[in-house]
Amino acid sequence: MTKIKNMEEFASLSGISRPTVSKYFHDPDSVRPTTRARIEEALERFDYRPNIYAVNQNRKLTKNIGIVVPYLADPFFVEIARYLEQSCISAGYRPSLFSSHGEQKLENEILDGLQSMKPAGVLLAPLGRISDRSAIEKFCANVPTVLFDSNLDGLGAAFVGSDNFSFVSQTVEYMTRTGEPPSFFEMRTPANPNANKRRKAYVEIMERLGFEPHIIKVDGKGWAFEEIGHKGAMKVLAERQLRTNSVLCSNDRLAIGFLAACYEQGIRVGRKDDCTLRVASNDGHPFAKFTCPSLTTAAHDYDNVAGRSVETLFELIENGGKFDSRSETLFPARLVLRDSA
Amino acid sequence: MTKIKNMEEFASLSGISRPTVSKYFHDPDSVRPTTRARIEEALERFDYRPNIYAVNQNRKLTKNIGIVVPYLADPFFVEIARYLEQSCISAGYRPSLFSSHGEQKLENEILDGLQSMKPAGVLLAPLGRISDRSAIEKFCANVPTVLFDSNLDGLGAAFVGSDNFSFVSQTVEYMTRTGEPPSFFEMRTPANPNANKRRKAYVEIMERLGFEPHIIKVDGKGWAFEEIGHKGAMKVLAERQLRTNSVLCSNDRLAIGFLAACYEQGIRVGRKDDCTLRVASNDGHPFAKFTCPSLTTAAHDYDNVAGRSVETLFELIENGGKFDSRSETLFPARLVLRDSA
DNA sequence: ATATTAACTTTACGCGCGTCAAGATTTTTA
DNA sequence: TAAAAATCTTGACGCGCGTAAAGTTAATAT
Repeated sequence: MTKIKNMEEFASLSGISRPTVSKYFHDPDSVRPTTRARIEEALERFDYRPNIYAVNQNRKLTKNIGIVVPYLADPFFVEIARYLEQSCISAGYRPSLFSSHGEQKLENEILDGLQSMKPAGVLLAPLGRISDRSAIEKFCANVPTVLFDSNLDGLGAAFVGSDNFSFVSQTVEYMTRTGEPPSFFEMRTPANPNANKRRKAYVEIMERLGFEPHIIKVDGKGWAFEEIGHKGAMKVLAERQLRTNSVLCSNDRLAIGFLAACYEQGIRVGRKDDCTLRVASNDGHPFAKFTCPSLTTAAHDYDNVAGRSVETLFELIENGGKFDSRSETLFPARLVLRDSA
Repeated sequence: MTKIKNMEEFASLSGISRPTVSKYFHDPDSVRPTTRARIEEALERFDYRPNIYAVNQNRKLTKNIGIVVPYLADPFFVEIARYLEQSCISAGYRPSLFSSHGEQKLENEILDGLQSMKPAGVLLAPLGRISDRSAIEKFCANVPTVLFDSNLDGLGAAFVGSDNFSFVSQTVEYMTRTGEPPSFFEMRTPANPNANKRRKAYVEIMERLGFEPHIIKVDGKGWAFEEIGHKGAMKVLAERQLRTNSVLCSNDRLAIGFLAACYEQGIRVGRKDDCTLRVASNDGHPFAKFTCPSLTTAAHDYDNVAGRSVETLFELIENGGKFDSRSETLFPARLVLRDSA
């Protein structure tokens, strides 16, 4: 098996002209079945593939797709990313995964590097509050971008995410119906815009149900939500800030910290008779099944959010990178009942 | 601010010849300070950067570095990956992160795609037992590769990882000294070669200490370790397979499942008087702090493993992609005492 | 000041592939 | 079976940049 230098050499070895071979690699169906067979036969005998750099050099757009998430240490984003990657590959694209790791500087650098990759499109889950809005705006002007998970008003050609109202309405309604109305446990300055929408939804639903909203804000910044939830919960429990036996955490990672604190304080969480507290949450974190007790949570519709995101991006790409109007697609949550509430 | 097409145009705008500008981008220190200043001045006025595809087309090797991990949903690998990425960027490389998601097919595809990227080097944490050894061997013959975390005998130019013996000796010794000798809880067919080394270390240390090793193997395949640990623990607890009040889990993710099962069964875990079981583990998983109870574990020396991995890769690259002999660097674990044992 | 060296400019070629035009060949249609 | 259509081959140019050679200018050494 000889090493093949370039398409010229491969073409002559396969007995097909180079322009036709080039055409084949661009779209195997664009050549006659017989010639396709001859090329693929040669492809099996020799180990050749086009130089991706030469291929992409002249193309206005490549077959690359960028996937950017704010924080890969959160398994939620890994799940989504995995699905997105797979979908891109199936559609013949080359996905590249990036994590902003919670830092604005990194998010900007990633977008910067992405631009020079001339990607066909980008799936971006922005950091949110701490995103550099103008940087993202500039990026979106140059690259077909679909935002997901976290919406930034007006940015990107479209947004696909979850309906935060649906999360909170289900959890609050459930907790209230089967027990007492929950307090809302969240970070004082949430990194993610979804958090704000969840708080607003909580207030609205509580009022609608005739209860007084009770929001507990805990300090802490960054993306170490478990730690923040844990510390905050220790304080909340010590100072007896809870008004009822119910708590709704803004997200699962906070809840993981909250439950750890409860355990340490000897507070039994759940709906059994010997329990003094019920804790529910939002997101459907992969680990929520293994907390103690297992966590009742309103789960993202992962599959639909991820699926619709890529679909939208593909439409966007086929549409030349522009939509007439910016669409926002929201999927409702699925309430997962476990032991914690 | 005009859009600049190519280096030619940028060169004339900056008043420097194109070859010199090219030299500058290759290494800013290779040009005279005065010309460097003029170029960088122009760089601020105009928004130009070399076309990465044209740049890489002729280069035998690019400035790309591939980082491949077996399973990104495990925050352990995310932590490492983050460190590796940062180190590569600091050294002027462009890292690309890939996850095999526990699948051999994907690992092969990733390596396949990586080859056509002509990377300067690759940091590979292989799947382990289910890796396609011949595929990786072939890959390593073409690309300078440093293996980390999971060793495959003889593959790659070097290996950097953790000393599994050190993990288990510390946990077993600690548990035995402060209580009863532990049983060893693991998967029947572990995906990762580290698991086998840990089992062997357990047997050796137990015998050295004069105790009879007791290994509990639980069924389950894939990378859903928490689920497997949970199911396995339920069975173990129901059938009272434990001989002492001590369990050492092969890794933290199994332990997370084990602790969840204990909680459900009402078994109090820890070293307090009212506890009937002690559970320890290995890895230093980021979530180990938030299990109930918090998990005593022998932690990877993340920083050193990651740091040494990139250092080794850089040496390898500077050395032309080949080492005289394959080195294996192992870092000892750090015992983290928490509440579970 | 002159010789030496370092850095720069100009000119030009090559990389591997996309793509176009013109002509030859094959396949399809009537 | 001939004409029309589709596909192929041949030949050639261009993309943006790396890089080499030869000559020029600037910095450093003597």
